[in-house]
Parts: sequence; C-alpha cells; structure tokens
Amino acid sequence: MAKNCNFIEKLRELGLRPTKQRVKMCEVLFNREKTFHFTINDLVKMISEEMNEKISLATVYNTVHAFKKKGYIKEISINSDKSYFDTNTSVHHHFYDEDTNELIDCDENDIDPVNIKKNITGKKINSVEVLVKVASDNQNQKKFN
Amino acid sequence: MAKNCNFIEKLRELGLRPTKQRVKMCEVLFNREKTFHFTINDLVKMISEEMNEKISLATVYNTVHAFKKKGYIKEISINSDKSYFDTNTSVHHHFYDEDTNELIDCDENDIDPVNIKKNITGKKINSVEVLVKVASDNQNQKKFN
DNA sequence: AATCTACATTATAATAATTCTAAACTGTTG
DNA sequence: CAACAGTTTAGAATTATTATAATGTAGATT
Repeated sequence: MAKNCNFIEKLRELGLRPTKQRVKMCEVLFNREKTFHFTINDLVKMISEEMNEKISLATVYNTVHAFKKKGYIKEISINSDKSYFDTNTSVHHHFYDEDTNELIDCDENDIDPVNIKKNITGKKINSVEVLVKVASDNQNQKKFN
Repeated sequence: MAKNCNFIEKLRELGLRPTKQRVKMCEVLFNREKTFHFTINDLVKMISEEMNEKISLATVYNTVHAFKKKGYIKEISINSDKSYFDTNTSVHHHFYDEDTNELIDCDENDIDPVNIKKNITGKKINSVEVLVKVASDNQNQKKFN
C-alpha cells in the first residue's frame, strides 16, 4: 500500500498528524480518478461501505474542515440545508440541475472567461465562479411592486 | 396608508390572503427604495424593531417561503449555515466579501455577459449567476495528490 | 351583521445539521 | 518507553428549520 504511505507523508507535510482516521479519509476522498461532490453524510456512508470502517461523525466533520482549511477540499453552496463539498478545489463553474438537484462540474472550455469591470477598493478577487441553473421547465421571476 | 392597500390588493392577486402579518411583512420587505439581503433572523428583528410588532417565527418562515414560491423573494446560497434571501429577484451577480461576510449586488454593467458554450440535452438554462469572492488577503488552493 | 369555513397564525414540539465537551486514546518527541 | 500535545469519541448542546395541532381570522354566505 504505497498509497497510504503517500497520504501519511502528505498529512505530515501539512502539519496534520496522520492518524488512522485521517489516512482512511484521504483514501476515500483523494484516492480516485475523478474529483466528486459529497455531503458529510455521503462521506460517512462511503467510509462505512467502501472501507468497512466507522469513524465518529465529529471526526469526519473535524477532518473535512481541516482538509478544507488546508485547501484540499472546497465547500460549495447550492442549497443551504446541507453543506456540499468538492474534492475539485480549482476555481471552476457548475451546472445545477434543478430537476434532479444534481451538480455538474464545468470543463475549462464550457464557459468563456468572465470579464469583471468593477473592483472593490482594497479588495482582491479571490475567485470568480459561475452557476448555471438548468431545468426542463423554466420558472419565472417577478418584481413585487 | 395607500401603501398597505396596494399590498392588500397585491396579495389578493397572488392568491394569498392578506392577513395582518403578511401585510406587515410586505411593508418591511417591499416598501423600500432599494432591494436588500436578509436572513430569517434579520427579518424577525426588523419586524420587531421597525414595526414594533411580533410575528411568530413559524409565520415568518411560512410567509417568506410563500413569497419565494410566488417569485417575489429569491434565495441565495453563499454559505450553508443559514439561508439568505434577496428582495431583488432579477438574475444578477454578486460580490462576496470574505472578510466581512458581506454580500454586494452587482450592477448590470459590472460584469460582461457570460458566454456558455455547453448545453445539457433536454435542459433549458434558467439562470446564469456569477459569484465573485473578494478579500484583502488571498488564500490559495491546492491539489492533494 | 351573524355565521361558516377554509386558510393562517401561533406556541411548542420535533427534526436535522453541526458544534461543543470532556474523557479516553494515540502519534511523536526526546 | 514515558510524557505530552493533538485527536478521537460518544453524547450533549446548539442552531436553523419544519411539523403539529389548537386557536384565530378573512371573506364568502346567508
């Protein structure tokens, strides 16, 4: 399991003590071809199913936040009842299917660079992300007055 | 109070019975020059401070959702611990100040139209919104592997 | 204007996501 | 391997939101 060793190494580099739980979580999160989206609950399920392991909910929260803080996981805000996370930490755009609540990553070339003409004094732009909401049927928006 | 009458009228048009509470909430929400962002908690506070009135929390939730359903309020997803709402229901872009957690509306001309080159079969684009995160200091993002 | 009825409001309980706590545990350093 | 600081854990606490069921009320009907 050379992989694990890499994760142990990596965690150490980040100043995170490579505990059993953290290494397991690295495997589940980062040991894959493609990046993906998940909720804490998804992740707990994945850990118990894929790894046949039980990690305390609090630890899962802690570790996800630790990884997020270090910049290896990203939080995405689509609907606000749950937190969604993404192992793709690059700045990238999303399609959101309002019928199925599915979130789809955009390719680099799916959307042309966004041109921002305003800047806020004293502030630096950290990220520019586009959310494209799609559905089979469209709903309309109105002004009250 | 011609305003109230308008709201009563308006609510009726929408098929919402113009109760005291709903009219009050219309005043707080829509009887202003500018649109604004709020959380349910903000709104409860505004009602009790500006109107010197107490509306049950459940009613505030119900009514906000009713207005949202009718398209007069919009939900925005910035961070996922709370729901943020916006009385500006037009499709528009936002700046988000990560230092202060402040959300700032963009003007029509602050950002050039976004060019989307991909489309999802069988789906229609309902909205395209840009979120520009700004801060005094920028944090970097990395890939784990 | 009194009555009726469906819809609204309300206080409170329930649920769900997340964070806190404090005790037990475990990498790491020396 | 001893000691300590950082981690994990189960469970309690907190916070946002939704459900419930009793009471109230707008608006139609008489």
